[in-house]
Amino acid sequence: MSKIGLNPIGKTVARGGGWESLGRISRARINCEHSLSCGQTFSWGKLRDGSWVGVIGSSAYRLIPEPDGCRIESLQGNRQALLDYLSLSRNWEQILQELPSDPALAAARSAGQGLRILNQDPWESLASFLCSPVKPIPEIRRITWKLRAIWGSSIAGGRFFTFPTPEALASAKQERLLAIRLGFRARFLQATARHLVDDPDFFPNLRTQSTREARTRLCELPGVGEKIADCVLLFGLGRLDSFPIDVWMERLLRRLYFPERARIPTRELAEFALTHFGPYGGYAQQLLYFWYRQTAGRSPSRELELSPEEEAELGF
DNA sequence: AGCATTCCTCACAA
DNA sequence: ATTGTGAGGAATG
Repeated sequence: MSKIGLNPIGKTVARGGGWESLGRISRARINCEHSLSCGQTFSWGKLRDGSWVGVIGSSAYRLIPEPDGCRIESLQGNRQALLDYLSLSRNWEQILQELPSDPALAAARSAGQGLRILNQDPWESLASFLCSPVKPIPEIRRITWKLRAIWGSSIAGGRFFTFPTPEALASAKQERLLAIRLGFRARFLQATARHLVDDPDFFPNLRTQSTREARTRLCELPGVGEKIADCVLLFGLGRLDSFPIDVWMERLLRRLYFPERARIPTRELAEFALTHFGPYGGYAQQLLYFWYRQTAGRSPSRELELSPEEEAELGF
């Protein structure tokens, strides 16, 4: 890329809106495609050229696949923040060794090589998953990006936006939330945002609590049940011992782990998952979810492709 | 035995 | 592709 000048903090900027190069990441450390399309985040979109764009905090990043890894570019970002987000310092090999070996998980492990659980912001995870009930992934992605564009703030004066604060969503006009097709989710999202405005220590307090305790607190929020609570624990609070069960995971567990017992109650499935997969069960859940959707004919990464109009709007 | 309470499951709406 | 609610039935004390 060619340099055209210096931005206010003295870094070189590139043609095409100020994207700055931040080096590269090797394939051995993470498979970005797997990690961004396994259902844990809605903050990333795939461009036609195969690269991924997304926002972390108040910076935008672009990950451009190369044969043995990917190249990083950013708008107002820094390399370390991205590496922290990608959770590269966790010992994933060790975690894999702690997981049980059963045929389904073995298949999932080989399909999901390099998949990593990201370190996402808990509020962003919570708000995003409150948008998710009975919506397909592409639509959840579009809705959360609209939340950003309407109630977030612009990054570098461009078309990428921070995730809106609880305050911003708490004071949003219900009518505008409904206009982005949130439906019944609007009321829960806003009510939960208001809880967090009233209790700013909510997430800091959860960090010191046990997973079970934190789960109970999360389930007290309007619109948050066990599934969403588990997603926030796993994706936003790094609790690898939580195991979210949605309709896909329920089908998978029934078909692959209890093929002979059609009438096993959902509650027993959840208990089984916790004990069978153990303290890193959440990682097993992501591997299984990613693999099962693939084998069920979904293409997780294709579901996150941006439309040509969206790409144009972002300047690509 | 009858009764109150709790727990679970299912169906349905948003 | 989730939660909240209420009806109805089984288990508990």
